[in-house]
Order: sequence, then C-alpha cells, then structure tokens
Amino acid sequence: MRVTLKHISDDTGLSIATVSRTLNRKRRRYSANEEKIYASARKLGYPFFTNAGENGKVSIALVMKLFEGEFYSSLINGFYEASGNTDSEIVFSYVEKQNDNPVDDIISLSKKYSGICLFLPSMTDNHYLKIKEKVGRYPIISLLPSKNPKIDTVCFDSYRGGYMMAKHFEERGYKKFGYISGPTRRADALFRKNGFLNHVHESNGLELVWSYEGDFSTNAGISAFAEFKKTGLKDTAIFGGNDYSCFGFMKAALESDYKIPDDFIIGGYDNLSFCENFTPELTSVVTDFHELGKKAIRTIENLVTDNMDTVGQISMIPVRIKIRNSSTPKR
Amino acid sequence: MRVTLKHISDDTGLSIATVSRTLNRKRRRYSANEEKIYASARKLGYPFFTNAGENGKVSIALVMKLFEGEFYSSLINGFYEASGNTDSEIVFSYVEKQNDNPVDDIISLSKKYSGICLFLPSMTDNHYLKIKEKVGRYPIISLLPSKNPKIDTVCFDSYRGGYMMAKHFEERGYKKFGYISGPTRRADALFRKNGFLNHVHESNGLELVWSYEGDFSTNAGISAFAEFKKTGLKDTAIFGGNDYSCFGFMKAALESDYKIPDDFIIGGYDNLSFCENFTPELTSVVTDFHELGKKAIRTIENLVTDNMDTVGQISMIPVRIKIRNSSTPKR
DNA sequence: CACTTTTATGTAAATTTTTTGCATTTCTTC
DNA sequence: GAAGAAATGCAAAAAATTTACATAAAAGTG
Repeated sequence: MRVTLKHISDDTGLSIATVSRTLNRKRRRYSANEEKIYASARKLGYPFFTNAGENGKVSIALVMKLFEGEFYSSLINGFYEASGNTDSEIVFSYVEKQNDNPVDDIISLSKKYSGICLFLPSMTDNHYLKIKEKVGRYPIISLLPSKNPKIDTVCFDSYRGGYMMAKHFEERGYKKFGYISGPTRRADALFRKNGFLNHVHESNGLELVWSYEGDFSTNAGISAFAEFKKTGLKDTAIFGGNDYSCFGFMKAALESDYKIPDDFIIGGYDNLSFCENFTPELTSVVTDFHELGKKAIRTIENLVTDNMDTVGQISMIPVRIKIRNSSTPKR
Repeated sequence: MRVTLKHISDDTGLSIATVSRTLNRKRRRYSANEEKIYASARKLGYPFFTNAGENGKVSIALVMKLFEGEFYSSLINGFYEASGNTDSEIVFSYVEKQNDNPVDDIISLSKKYSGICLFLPSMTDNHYLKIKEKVGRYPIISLLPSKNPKIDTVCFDSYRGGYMMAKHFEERGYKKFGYISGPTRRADALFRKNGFLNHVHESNGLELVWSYEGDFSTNAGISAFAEFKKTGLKDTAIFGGNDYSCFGFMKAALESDYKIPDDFIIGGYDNLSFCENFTPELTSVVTDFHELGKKAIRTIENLVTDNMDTVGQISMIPVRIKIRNSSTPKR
C-alpha cells in the first residue's frame, strides 16, 4: 500500500495542502507542525522523492549474514574505501540470521537497491539458481568462489593463496608439510587446501605428513595442535587455512613449550592485524579488500548500465604472501 | 527532481501505461521489456512504493566513519543481533572519510531514515549542536559519551570500567599503578582514565607511579613500554586504556624478557577476541554491544513514536571485567 | 492452416495525488 | 492596536497514475 500525502494529513490532522507545502519547502523551519509532519512522514515511510535522485548515485547493497570478527570489518572497510572513488553508494545489509533460506530476503532487497553483492558462505548453488530465477536480469554477484558458479563472482584467488604458501614453505627448505583445513563444503576453504596440496603433490621430494579438518576457529586450532602433538612430528611446515586456526595452534604449541619457528613453521590466511601482535609474528596470505571492493563495485555498475545477462563469470583478485617470523628459515 | 513513470517511459521507449502495469503486477514475468523497465526504474531511482511500507519497520541508520578493526565488527554485530528482536531495521551507513565536517552528510541521511545512531569519535559538541539545530526534533542519538552532551546519548559506562580495573588491581594487592591513556580529547578515553585515577586517588596507600598518553594503537603500546622500561619499575599494575595498547605493550615487554604477570600485571578495555589468543591472556573490560544496540534501538523507537524533544539524556550501559592471566595474583 | 485464446501494448479517459491560487486566521513587530 | 508576515484550509489546477478499450502479436487448438 502506497503512502500518500493523505495518510500524513490524516495522521497529523493537518490538510493535505499544508503537508505538501511543508515537505516541499527547501528550507526547514522546525516549527511544531513541521516537525509533526516530518515525523509522520518518516514513521509511515513516505518516499522523499525530493532528494531521491539528488546525488544520482547507484546504490549497491553488500549483503552478509554475520559480522563478528576482524575479517568482516576488513570486508566492510574495503568496500567503503572503494566506494569513495566511484559513483556508487554502498549500503551494508544483511539477511536474517535464523533464516536458513535467504532467497526471499535477497529478492526483497533487489527491489530497494540497484545491485547486490553477496557474501554468504552458507549459500548453496541451489540458492543461487533460485535467486537468479526469481530476480531475472538483475545486477547481482557473489564474493565467494564456487565450484560451479551460477552467478557472476568476484572473489580472492584462494587456490593461488594456498599454492603460494606451499611454495614459500618449500623455498624455506621444508620437506614435510601439514595443513589444517576449514570446513571443506565451503568452496573457499577447499580451494585454499587444494592450492596447497597441489603444490605439495606436484613437487618432487615434498610429502604431506599430517592434516586436520577444522572450522576456521581458534578452538579448532587448539584441537589441531593436540592431534599434531600426538604424532611427535617436528620440522614440519603447516598451513593453517586461516589466521584464527593458526593463533589457536600456536598458542597451544607455545604452552606445550614448542618453539616456533624452530620446531615447526606455520602460515595463515587473511593477514589479520593480530598477525603482527602475536609472538612470533604470523606469516599470512594477504587479501586486499580494497581491490575486491573496487572490482565488485565496477562489475555491478557495468551490469546496471548494460543490463546484460551473464552467467557465472568469475573475476579473481590476486593475493600475496606476507612473510613474518613464524616461517623464518631453519637455522 | 522526482522520478516518475514518464521518466521510465522515456528511458525505455515504452508507454507510461505499460510501465505502470508492469511495475504493479504482483507476479514478475522476466520478459525482455519487463526487465528493461525494472532496470530503468532502479537506475533512475523510482520509489518502489508498492513494497515501501510492506514490513512496516522503522529503519534506523548506524553511522560510522571507520570500519577497521574487530571493534567495529563487534559494534555492527551487536546492533544486528539486537535488531532481530525489534520492529526496526538497521542500516549501516557512514559519512565520507575526507569530510571533516560530517554535519551535512548526517542531515541528508536524516531524510532517508526514521532515526540515526552516531558513532563518530571525531565529532565535537559544536557539530552536535549544528546537527540538532538543522535536524530539529529528529530521532538521533550518539553512542559516545561527551563531557557535556548536546544530544541524547547511549554509551558504555567508561568511567566505571576504569574504576573497576583499578579496584581489581587493588584487590590483587598492588600499590603502584600506571596507565596508558588514549587521546584525551576523546571523552570515552578521558572517562576511562578518570575512573581509573579516581579510585587510585581516593584509596589510601595507592600511588600513581607512571603514565603515558597514546592513541589507542598497538604502536602506542610499544612506545609506552619503551618509556616504562626506562623507569625500571616493577610490581606495577597497568591499565592499558584499550586492548590494542596492551597488546603492543605486552609484546614489547615479552621481547625485553619481562615476565607477565610476574613483573607487572596489566588490564585492557574492549575484550577483543585476541585477549584469549595472547599469552598471557589479557584481563579486559567487557562491553556488551548487544545491550548497547538494544538500548539504542529502543531509544530511537521511542523518539520516533513520541516525537519528543529531549536534550542530552544519557543512558549508560554497564560494563564488567573479565579477569585473565595477565593480572593473576602475585606469587 | 484457420480459428480462438492469451498476452502485450498504446491511446485516451478516469482516477488519484500533488501543487497552487486565494481567502482567512494567527502570530510578530513596532 | 495596526501593519506585515507566516500558517492554514478550501478548492481549483496541474501532474501522475491507473484503467477501459482497441489493436496487434504470439500461442494454443482442432
């Protein structure tokens, strides 16, 4: 039901004419009635068309489900900074937490914004297909890789990140490799793992001696170390899947009087600020959220103006590795 | 300039009637022309009144200037979770980074949303006054304390946090106290410091032996330790102002072979997740962002419905202290 | 293939919504 | 208390949207 001046008039007891004049005055006066009218208009949701297209910016929603942890502030911040140089305005939005089927939420968001960027690790290909079906030729992209992408994707090159870490370990002279993987139903976790493993397998003399499947949490890292300790392995190079796992792993290791990087070297993924606060400082794969944001926004903008129908195009944002003390050479 | 069906008609080359019918059909059909019309409507910013008041939710903007660091994800997440139990919808927004005078940005946001929560440490009382002046009786609150609040405020009880930390140190048997303060032009930093100092001054036998003014960064903590080391002080209880300062301080201390909590005890503020990852785990003041969000949303909702004119009411959200190894008793 | 039915579209009329001219009232100022 | 300014309502005018009707194209049917 559309909200009109009549509703505001009824709500405030003033005439339609007064409401119209009040809302169209360029200068606010803050008289009692003016306040009443504005309050009512906001309450009822009257569209403020006077300034709707004022800045002429394309509005893009960045949709997430969770916000906890430094990772999300990096994501949000990357988009925020990237939007500064464009004609687009980013709105940070979310889908209901309880809701395991975010499709309807996304459909209703599509009516409000010119384009949507999705960052929802729990989404399946089926979800994407349903959205694509209902939303038609609408500018929408995913920021997470998929084994078989149903919608356009702009994401980090997770595979390459894992690969680079393995290569770095090899250059440090290590032969025995281990990893803590994330939940492998998540494509990004899988790709990191595959990148790492592929380099191990395709290089002569390298050997995978240990692995653990965790869930990217600090506690998973702690549990992983408990397992690792049992094996009695030393001189091993461990890829932690993400930084949190590494922090848990390293903390548990230090408490068991392991020395890092003497007993093992380790590298993570995400390059959280805490990598530099930890002792030893943690080697990690750096993801540039500014670049991700820029590319994602540009992609959406192109989809908005061209109104093209594309399916499953992927843009990979390169990652790099930041080497710190947790993987310094063996003495 | 208001966007009408005529604009979409001109843009797509279809008649006004067709545009009207297409936009009002309850079921989408995703034909070529329908897609064209929807794309044009989104591009031009036509108000989708058909579903504007659909859910009848009050929309509240949480306005920030920065997003970096775990702190911001906690803030965002707290509001997000709090909004789940209310009739309000939270939109995370921001003011332009370059812009040192966010007043105009906030004014223009006030036209879009039913209410605004501000988290802008750089705002001065003057800014708040200007906003209040321009925005009239509009539901707007600040989430940061002020020495002399000009608008309604919902914030953590920073003073009490500092006070509790001092009390905790006293109970641990320490007599010599030190602190690293944040930038004292920020009222929240000042209150934390005052709370801490007041307990030190009002208790017999306690003595302030050292202090340092930093900027809440890890590097400030590192510099603080360099100063602290010169004094040669031991058996001191140090309040770090925030967790980042503590991490820097502790890291530098450990590298200088200080033992924590043997040589000094330390406590921070914010209870970041890394408090538990650090060795020793860091005692910290816990701020419940879920509570902050709930209270802030409820306050805005009341302002929206009552349209009251209040000036400078303050609601303090209590904080508590989480004691960890960085402040365990002297042996 | 001829015929019917459905769908899409434009024109123009009908309806709804918004704006504005004019008269009246209320508030300010001197 | 008078003169001017501001606020308001009524009703007419203007603008925007919806709908009735006509037509053409597409899809279905025997």
